[in-house]
Amino acid sequence: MARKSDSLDYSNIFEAVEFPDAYKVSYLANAIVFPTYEDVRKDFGLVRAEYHLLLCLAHYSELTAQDVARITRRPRNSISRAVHRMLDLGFLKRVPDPDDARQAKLQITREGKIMHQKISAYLVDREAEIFSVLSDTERESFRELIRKLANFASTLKR
Amino acid sequence: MARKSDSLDYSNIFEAVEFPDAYKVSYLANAIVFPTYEDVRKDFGLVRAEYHLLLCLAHYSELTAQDVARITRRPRNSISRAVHRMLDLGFLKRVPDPDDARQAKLQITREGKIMHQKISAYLVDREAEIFSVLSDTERESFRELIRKLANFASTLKR
DNA sequence: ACAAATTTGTTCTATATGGAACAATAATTA
DNA sequence: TAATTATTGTTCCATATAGAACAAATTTGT
Repeated sequence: MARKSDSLDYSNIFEAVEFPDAYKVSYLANAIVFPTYEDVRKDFGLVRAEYHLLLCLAHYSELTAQDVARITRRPRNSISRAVHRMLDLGFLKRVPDPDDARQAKLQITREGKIMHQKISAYLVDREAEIFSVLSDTERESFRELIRKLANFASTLKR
Repeated sequence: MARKSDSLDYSNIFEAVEFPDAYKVSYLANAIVFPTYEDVRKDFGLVRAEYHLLLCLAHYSELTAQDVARITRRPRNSISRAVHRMLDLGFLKRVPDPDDARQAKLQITREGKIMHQKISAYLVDREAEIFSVLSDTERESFRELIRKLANFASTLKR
């Protein structure tokens, strides 16, 4: 028998909704980004903030917890919690800042780098899968446009 | 004094990361979509699943809870919870399906429509703000590309 | 120099969220 | 028809998450 999920075209809402572009960005995030965090949690045992720490510190050699919060736009307490777990797991090291006793500099360890590479490889594959529907020129266009949008978003107050 | 947040260019990570396009989609979602849900919650008192119910039923006259879960890619229990609250709030009505005792058809009420219009107006403004950085032709390109991506995402298994 | 304001990192708390299991019903298969 | 399988909506439970408040350190402004 034909199931309802076969007969009803659920993607009609994409065009019907009053804010179609924002809705689709949201949908794409819900369909792809969030499940990706979930996969990372299941496969690697790291929650979003923990993975964000690896990501940031793989590309900046030294950051404070606050830096990471700003880069990823996540609340400081989430990062704080994640820092402790990542220290325990041996993926990060922390050295107090001699010039400012409030903060500490974070660095990624060798083990952290290895974990980062594993997760990155997974996400690179995932990215390729997602964007496989676009042609090369479309992909290039999208790259330009999403760059503009992301850069703009990064200027917005929190 | 120059604050660190002024001196450090946090957007460098956009180009450094191994999966730059997926990362920026994720960033855009984190920077814009998620705070939007939060605004809707604060300003209108509805959580994501509740607002999703209004959205779906404003555009499809009759849906089951399962339909809404499929359209929005959210777990059924979240929708179930939301349905009860929306019934209490008078934004939805529910009639048992005479042909299938397992399910019930949901409809939006007049009050629900009014609430939907208020939220939509807010989100339309938000969309305009987000995409104001793009020119008209860029906006049109982005519309095409995100449509392709969202349609593709809608075909992915859950 | 001193008071006020800001910043960092933290803990506490409340809540939104999703997975798992479940009963009731319907559909499929033998 | 009988038995197995699938589907719907629900409750229970565990957890990720964000807001608020806080102490300590630093910076700002008078």
